Amino acid sequence: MAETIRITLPDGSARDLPSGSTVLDVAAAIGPRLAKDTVAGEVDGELVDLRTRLTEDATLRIVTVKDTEAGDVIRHSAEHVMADAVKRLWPGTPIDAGRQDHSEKYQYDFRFPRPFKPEDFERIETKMREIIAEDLPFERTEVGRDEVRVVMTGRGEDIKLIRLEDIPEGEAITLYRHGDFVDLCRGPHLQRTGQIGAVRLLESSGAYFKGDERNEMLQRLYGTAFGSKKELNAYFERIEELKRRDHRKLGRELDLFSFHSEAPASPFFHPRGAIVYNALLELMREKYRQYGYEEVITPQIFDVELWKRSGHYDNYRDDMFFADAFDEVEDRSSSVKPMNCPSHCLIYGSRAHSYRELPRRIADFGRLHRYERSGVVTGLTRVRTFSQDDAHIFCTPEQIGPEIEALFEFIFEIYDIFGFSDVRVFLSTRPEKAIGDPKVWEHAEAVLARCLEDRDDVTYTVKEGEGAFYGPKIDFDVADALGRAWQLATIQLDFQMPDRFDLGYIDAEGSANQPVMIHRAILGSLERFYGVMLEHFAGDLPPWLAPEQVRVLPITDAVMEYAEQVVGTLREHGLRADVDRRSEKLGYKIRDGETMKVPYLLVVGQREADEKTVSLRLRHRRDEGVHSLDAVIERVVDAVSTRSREA
RNA sequence: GCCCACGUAGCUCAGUGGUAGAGCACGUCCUUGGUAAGGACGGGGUCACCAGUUCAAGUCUGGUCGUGGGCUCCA
Repeated sequence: MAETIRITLPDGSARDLPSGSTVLDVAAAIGPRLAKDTVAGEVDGELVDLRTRLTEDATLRIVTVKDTEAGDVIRHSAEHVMADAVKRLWPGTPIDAGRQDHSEKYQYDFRFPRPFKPEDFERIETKMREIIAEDLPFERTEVGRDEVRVVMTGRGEDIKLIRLEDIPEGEAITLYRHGDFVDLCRGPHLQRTGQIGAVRLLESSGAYFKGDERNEMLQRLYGTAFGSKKELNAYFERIEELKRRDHRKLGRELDLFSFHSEAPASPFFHPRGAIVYNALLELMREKYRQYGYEEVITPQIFDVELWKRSGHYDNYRDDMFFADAFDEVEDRSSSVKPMNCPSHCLIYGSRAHSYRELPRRIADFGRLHRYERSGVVTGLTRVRTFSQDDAHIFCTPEQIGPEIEALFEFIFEIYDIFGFSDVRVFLSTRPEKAIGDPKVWEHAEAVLARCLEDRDDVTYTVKEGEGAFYGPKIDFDVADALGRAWQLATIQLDFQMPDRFDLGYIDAEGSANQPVMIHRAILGSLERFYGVMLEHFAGDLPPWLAPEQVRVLPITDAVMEYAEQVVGTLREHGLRADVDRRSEKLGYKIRDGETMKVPYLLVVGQREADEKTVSLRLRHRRDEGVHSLDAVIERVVDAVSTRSREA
């Protein structure tokens, strides 16, 4: 071990410190103000406790209360403060453990004789604020197993003793302490409780110990915390905004789709909703012509043998629907397709192929059914019936690189149309229940990694063991207008399926070869994309997607005839337009047009009828004034045909 | 699938054991108006479903289904 180590900071500067210095020591060496605000460190890209001792050269970023990453540390510490508050209010309450979820909330489980009630929340919050005001330092101690046992036994924390047994031998065990409160915890934690700026309890629920119903029921408290009151308020505003944009709410309000218990987790797209769905399909079909794809239509119901052959039956039969006639129910011999790949293998294998015709890009919008577990379905983002913009590319090994290259172009072109500019890329490798030779897997992973390395504009993260059972994949996570990440596109390399379906092609030398199969989708599930897109646009769909592009609002019934003429002309130009024929005041009709998020409202009164003009009003904007109908049509047709995001 | 909560009119919701309510939406009529809600009247509910407790259940209990939040999962 070196006596001094070199710590490189984000600005490129370096500092030499004694080996064994902590993150906090580094901060202190830079300045006292920084040290005061330090909540954690990021060592070589990994978030660590500020008490972590550095023993090797490393790059370090000091995380302060002002950084967004500080939130997790603040909430983790608030979790301990909440547990402390409960123990102070109800001494002797045994604690289980806390955890963070993925939405800026933390939770902690207790053995408590009854559910926590709203009145309890206030008392607990007040107590938490007292503990924060005490500004107690968090102390981290690395301890031996026996020591933990003594401490927790002494404190009557018998649940903790069970948790202790679950920690694998050889793993470092740490205790975090503030005031009288002690928890078995990995960290990281703040310096002092006073660094927690604002806390709020959110809800409570029962929860079985370790999530197993055979175990005892504990009581769980949920809360959130931030560095400041301002950030806490921003959190609640964000929650409100999420509710406002919720695609389930928008789908109902805009009359796009509904759900019915007769077909749980299966969307019914209404006329307006179907227009949007079909506009997405039209987009993909147009691009398919450009990128050389061939669309096919395949069956819904298949002999189960097909899935045994493809490997899906072994891996996923619990998630499949079966479709047997009543007298065959015992056999479960027919199944509804959960995916398209085997169909495409059958089509490819229906005749001999020459290397000259590869790659073949087979596309399919076929309806898929997957028996998603009841607890996992949500709105359009996780459904039991959906279609994908699915395609399988059959190509030679040499063509993998160029094909993936082209896919990157395709994917970014599509995302650009929607304004999805923040895209994160992941490489997922061999999972546990993989089929096929590990050597082939290694090769496939290497091929994908090379494609990723070759692109200057893409950085990626490896997800170990997250690949499909037949091959590794590249996934694309897209951030929507609120910065939430959604997995949409996927590119999956598959050497197994061509083998299982005996697919082949004749190469230039006249000998038989096996093609490689690339599974890919860009929007992913149309349904999920639909939901994500609705929330991304907050329901304000761009003109090319809007179910009703133009609405004509006659001011009085006297100009109804002119209004009908205008709509007729708009429709002749291929636009989706209608007249608001109700005998309501203009203000009412405008309000309704705005509420239904129609991009263009055309107000027509006697003046317009006399001059053959229209008064244009854009969604969420002021009156744009009077224009000739031709000028407005040109403007709308242009926005639609270019798929502009602006009206 | 597991945990918790919820399910009353098309929507948002009120109604804690004693004859089902409001606003919006919808219909009819009056009003014919110039850039975000004109007025009057009216129709509409097996209170998710099935059992149970009770003289009496939207209300209490159990079960089923569905939905929401979270967990696990997502070929």
